[in-house]
Amino acid sequence: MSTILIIEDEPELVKVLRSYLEQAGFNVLTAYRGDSGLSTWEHKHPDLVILDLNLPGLDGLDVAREIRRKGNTPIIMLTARVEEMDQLIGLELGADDYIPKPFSPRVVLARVRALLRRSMSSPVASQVLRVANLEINLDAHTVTRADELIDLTPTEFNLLATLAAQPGRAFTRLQLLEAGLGNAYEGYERTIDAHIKNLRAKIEPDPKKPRYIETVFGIGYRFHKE
Amino acid sequence: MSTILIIEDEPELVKVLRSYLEQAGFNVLTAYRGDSGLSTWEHKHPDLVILDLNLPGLDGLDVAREIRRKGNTPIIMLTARVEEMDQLIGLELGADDYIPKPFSPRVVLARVRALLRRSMSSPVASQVLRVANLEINLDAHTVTRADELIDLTPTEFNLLATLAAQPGRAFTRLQLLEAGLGNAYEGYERTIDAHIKNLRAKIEPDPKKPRYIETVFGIGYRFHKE
DNA sequence: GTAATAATTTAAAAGTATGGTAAATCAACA
DNA sequence: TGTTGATTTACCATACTTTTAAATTATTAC
Repeated sequence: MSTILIIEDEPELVKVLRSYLEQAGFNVLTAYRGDSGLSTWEHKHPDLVILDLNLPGLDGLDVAREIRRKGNTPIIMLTARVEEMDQLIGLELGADDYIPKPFSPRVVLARVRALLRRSMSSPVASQVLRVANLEINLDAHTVTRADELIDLTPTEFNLLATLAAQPGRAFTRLQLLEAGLGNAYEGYERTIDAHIKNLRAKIEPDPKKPRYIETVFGIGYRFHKE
Repeated sequence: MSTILIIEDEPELVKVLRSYLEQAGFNVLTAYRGDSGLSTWEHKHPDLVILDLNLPGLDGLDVAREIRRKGNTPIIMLTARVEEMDQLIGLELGADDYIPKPFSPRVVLARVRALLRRSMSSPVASQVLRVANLEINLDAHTVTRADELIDLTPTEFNLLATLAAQPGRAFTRLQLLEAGLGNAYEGYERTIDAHIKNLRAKIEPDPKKPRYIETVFGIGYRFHKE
């Protein structure tokens, strides 16, 4: 089931849209401010965003830009008038569709479905972990920090993916051996230490003072949470 | 500059749309019947199709299905009424957007731009991939570097197209066997290595130090990003 | 503060994956 | 059917990764 985030400050409108979308079987998240909407987007990874242009906190344009910079969630932009919409389209700001107010909820639903169908069928329906400023793409087997591709060995990648999938959770070396290397019950636990060291050298700004991969003395390691 | 094919039997409407789109800098092709529209599509490879639902010759639904079967050109469907549109959307017939009549040409232009922007940035929609200074034409099955035509075998071409469609993404040999050769789960993974070697010999300035096709040790290969 | 224990670093050995050469097989076409 | 070019396979040298072990440094608990 798809999740849709509505970022809109008019409560009455949100109410109508929400009920219409939920009726149609969607999961609905809401935010009434641009900044909080962006934060919700970052934490919940909705499948689509319905975004009002005029928002308190952070302007809709800026929210759209930020979402585009960090990801490619489809965006439907709600605009006050048709003329406004035309201007926006000139701006190339990256929303995927525009709906001028006033609109019927049915139109919104139709566009949502059309957009989702397209983005779902796209080949890059990727499983992406975003933690700290790291982006870990499980399909593409890539890790990027600030758009820089970081080269990891298969083992390093597996370890990072395991740890980052559950930030804050401590893993024992045995668990990491199993999850990351697939060979529990054999081999030397300290092997993990060596890999962690190499990983840190590649992803930590200062490997001597790790920020992402923390040591849990007597247990193992964990990925830093928030 | 993008080319747009309008398949619509009402001459007055075509006239208005054409002038509006041409004003906006698009190339416009037209057809007044479903069957001739389809044939135009096949020969001219437009970047987007605006398609009326009710057409003489061949119904708009069938035209859309046929275009979807043979390609993935974005389609905007024009429908007589809002209710009709809602029904259609339920049909999942594969149009990318729907506009109910009556509509303002401005709305059409806005949707055309929105759709084109998306399909341009999407890796599969475009028939021509441009990465680095390579140009990969999926229709013509040709690859050129700095206007030099490079001769590739079918397998080499498929591999290159697969890799280049998503720069930065790592593909396993199995994925490449499937995507590029169409025969997963049989045959020897190392076959890919041989093809990659041959490919590199043809497209890399210095095959010993590949710039385009990078190896991802332990995984497979990826096309260089940026 | 010190002893005991754990983590990190280093370096080298052991293990795997890849690249290049070349030969065998296969497919298309005259 | 013979010829050509494409594809697949085999093999070995090389490059890269993983594991191990030992030395060093840090942390904990008394």
